[in-house]
Amino acid sequence: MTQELAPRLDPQSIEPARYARWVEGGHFHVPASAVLEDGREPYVIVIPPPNVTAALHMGHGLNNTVQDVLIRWRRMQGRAALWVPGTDHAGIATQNVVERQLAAEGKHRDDLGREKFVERVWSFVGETGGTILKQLEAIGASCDWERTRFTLDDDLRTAVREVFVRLYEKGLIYRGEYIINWCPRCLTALSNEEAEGAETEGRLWHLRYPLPESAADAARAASAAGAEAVGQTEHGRWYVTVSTTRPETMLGDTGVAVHPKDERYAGLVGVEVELPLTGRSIPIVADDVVDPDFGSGMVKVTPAHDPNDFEIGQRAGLEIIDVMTPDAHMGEAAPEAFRGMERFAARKAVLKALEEEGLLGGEDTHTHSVPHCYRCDTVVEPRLSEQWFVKMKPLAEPALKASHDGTVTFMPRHWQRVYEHWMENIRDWCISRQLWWGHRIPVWYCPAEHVVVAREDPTECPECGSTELRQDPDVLDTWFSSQLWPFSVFGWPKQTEDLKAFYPGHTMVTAPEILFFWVSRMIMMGLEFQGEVPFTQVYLHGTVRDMKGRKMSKSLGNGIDPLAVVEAWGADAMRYTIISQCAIGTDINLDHENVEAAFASGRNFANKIWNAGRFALMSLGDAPVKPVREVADDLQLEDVWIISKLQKATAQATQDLERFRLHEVAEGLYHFFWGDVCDWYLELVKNRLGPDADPASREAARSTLVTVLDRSMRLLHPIVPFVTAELWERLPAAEGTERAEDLIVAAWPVTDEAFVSEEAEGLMGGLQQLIVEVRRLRKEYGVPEGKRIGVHVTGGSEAFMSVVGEKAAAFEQLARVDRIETSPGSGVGAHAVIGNGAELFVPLEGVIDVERERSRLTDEITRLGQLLAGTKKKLENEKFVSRAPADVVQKERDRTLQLEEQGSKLREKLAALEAEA
RNA sequence: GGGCGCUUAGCUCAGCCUGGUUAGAGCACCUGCCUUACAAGCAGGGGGUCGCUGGUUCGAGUCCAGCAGCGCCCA
Repeated sequence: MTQELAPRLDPQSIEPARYARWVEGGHFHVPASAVLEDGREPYVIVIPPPNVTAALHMGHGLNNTVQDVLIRWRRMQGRAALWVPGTDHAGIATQNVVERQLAAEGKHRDDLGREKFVERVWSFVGETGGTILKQLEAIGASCDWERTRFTLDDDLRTAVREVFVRLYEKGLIYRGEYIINWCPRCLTALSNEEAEGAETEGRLWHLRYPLPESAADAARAASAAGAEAVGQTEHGRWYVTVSTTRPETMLGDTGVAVHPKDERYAGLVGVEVELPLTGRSIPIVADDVVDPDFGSGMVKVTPAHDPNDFEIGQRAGLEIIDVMTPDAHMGEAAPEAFRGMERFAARKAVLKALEEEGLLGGEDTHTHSVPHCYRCDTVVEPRLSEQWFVKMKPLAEPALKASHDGTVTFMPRHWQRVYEHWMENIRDWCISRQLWWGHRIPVWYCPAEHVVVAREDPTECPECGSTELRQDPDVLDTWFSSQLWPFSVFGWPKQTEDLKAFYPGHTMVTAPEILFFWVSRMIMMGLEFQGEVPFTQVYLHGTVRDMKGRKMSKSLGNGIDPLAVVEAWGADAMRYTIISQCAIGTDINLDHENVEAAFASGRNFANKIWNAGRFALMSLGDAPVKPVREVADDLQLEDVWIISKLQKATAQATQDLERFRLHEVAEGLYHFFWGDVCDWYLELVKNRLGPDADPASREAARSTLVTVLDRSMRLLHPIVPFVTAELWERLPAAEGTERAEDLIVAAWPVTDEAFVSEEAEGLMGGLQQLIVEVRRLRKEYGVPEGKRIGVHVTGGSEAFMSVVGEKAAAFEQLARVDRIETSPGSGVGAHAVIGNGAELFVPLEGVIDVERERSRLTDEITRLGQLLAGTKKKLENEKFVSRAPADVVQKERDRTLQLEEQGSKLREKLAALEAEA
């Protein structure tokens, strides 16, 4: 006898043990030989590597559950399904964490020096790093843990160097002095993607730069020509007005620019204006990028502090004056009065000084996007700096083509355009970071400033032979290494067996905000170095938010800890809840204030599965179970019906998985299992499983039940792996069927059209309607739950009437009826007519309220009448009949007949009722 | 400024790609049940002029255009 199961699912008692068994069984591991020798078709996902210091949050929960669902499904389909896990060294984030630790000890990284500091980071990573990977186990992630990689592993270092050197040799990596995004707190350059714009209600200040006396005539003429920027002080001094959101940068202005075709200012080009507060004079220059229609059409030019200005400066040959220090204080090049001031203090001071000189022309409110460091949220300072860059355009071209020609597809599809837009407007990528934690740039300089770029650390300068080499102090952007992930995890640049077997991969599952950070770059790198895209499907899921639609975050305190959810209700509950909300392109909202309610649907469903299994195990007994084909002749309507429904559920789930419609997979299986299997099938077969049942019928029911549960567990397994595996293992297998070692490697069900029976579905549907109708009438007239009543069913088709007769026992139990008669009843009672025309009469003498019955029937007749009017209107429309497809017209005709029959029968009932009254 | 998306039940969202069932789900709500798998359950119920206006079509929640409101991305 099967060991007794608890009436309530206790996830903690099954999940960790089951997970351990999967690992021990080697079910997550896929060797290259599975593909290269056994010839299995691979299915590969590389994890978007989380930060090594990260702790699992709901976003990871979603991301990894999705990946696990896909991997488990493909594994069951027999693919060599490989999911490669690992972490990213997260340069800035990790360095920040360790720096904060040091600060708490009153130390700075400079106190330790580079070597000691890096050692300290390694030891920190060694202690706490990779926690997130352990946490993934709790949610059931079936990663190949034998392949765990870290972006700073030796092999991956080799890959990074190889890529750097090759790109450099190809002229795609260069060093240069340009305006970059600088984080004054992290003290490093950032890429454009790492400087996140935040819409800010700021100010636009108007600054006045006096013109020399000699330009007075030109100024007057310009003013007369409508030059808005030109004005005159109360002392009669002419000036030009420029506008800025960052007044402190004016100290570094080296020019003022207008559009060359802007005739208003034509006479002023070449004139030197006085730059207030500095004692310097700067020229007015003409440049195409100036928008004559924006503001006054005249702009200040600060080449050292603004990318556009830098370019204007380059073209016009303007001087470059950097007035700030790396930590965004005013520096040596700033006038003494401001030197040492923090940038925002300097802003105030500059405005005050200008005001005092009568050179502040007012201010407007101005909403604009202010870039912030994506790691520490400090306002980013555009700053002139010498850095290493990747020339992106040549790399983007094939990546763009791969999207155009459909080699790579995006889900949801609209992200394709976002990707293409980014590729089309790609800008060079600043890859050097002024950090200590990361991949050191493989570039050395000798005293003669010869540049050595090498795969192996060089010992002497190949040009001059100097042995006094110093390596570039900077490290590479973390994303420079993560972009290689889809092939570096397989040992590239060595042409390994793994690489042969598992590259290219198939699906990248990530969040849209990561699209540029790595999806795009992975595609570029894959094409550049392997000649093939790293994956062909990019599935972008939504963001996990709270009920107010806010992104979950530590600072808002609105996060939900996935591990707490797992602890309380199990990984299955968490997974189902998330997946059932994972509709394409939509965010997932979870109530952090009522976590139990947020995950109730998953918890309830997992428990439902558990109990259905529990019931089956208790009812099936230990006797051998025959395969369905051996009991084919004894199958009853509900058996044929549920097997038919199973075929459809299988087809639907498979199709939905193929299309990443995960929420539909979850919803579809939920309804099949809870609705069809539990609410109807199990209830219908209860009688047949008992000791008093007819043996042939019992065997048919047992076979069907085992088959249906077996397939259901398989279908549900990718979403709720634990409870399904636990039950499946205990479930008896039909005699002579081969059984996999564990559900995780059991075959994914395949639809067999031969088992689809529209006839059974139709008859069963009628029976269901009849039962629901009886229940409804009972409630309507307040018949107590315990009271058995008699019913009369008449007027159905011959086939249906015989089903009613055969299924009397089940009918009686489900509708709490003690007699079913197929002759018309008489007396006072309630009437109904179901869709297939069968009539139901429930004698309710003494209970029935005639008035109520009359109005109930009238309402129903009205409702049917409205529907009938709709179908008739269509059929009377000649154009509908002639132009709509024949099957649609036929369907409408059938429906009309059905509604007419239903309606007329009900009208008869009503008439009879009124005659009696 | 450019681009994209959203608006369907009290709440959160499916359904739209590919036009044709009586527009669905979860949660919440109301009523009755501890019916021997499950009260994390069972049974029944209420609740929607599918943002607005127009167009295409035999037919529009679904396709197109405009408008309004909300949100996101890029400059």
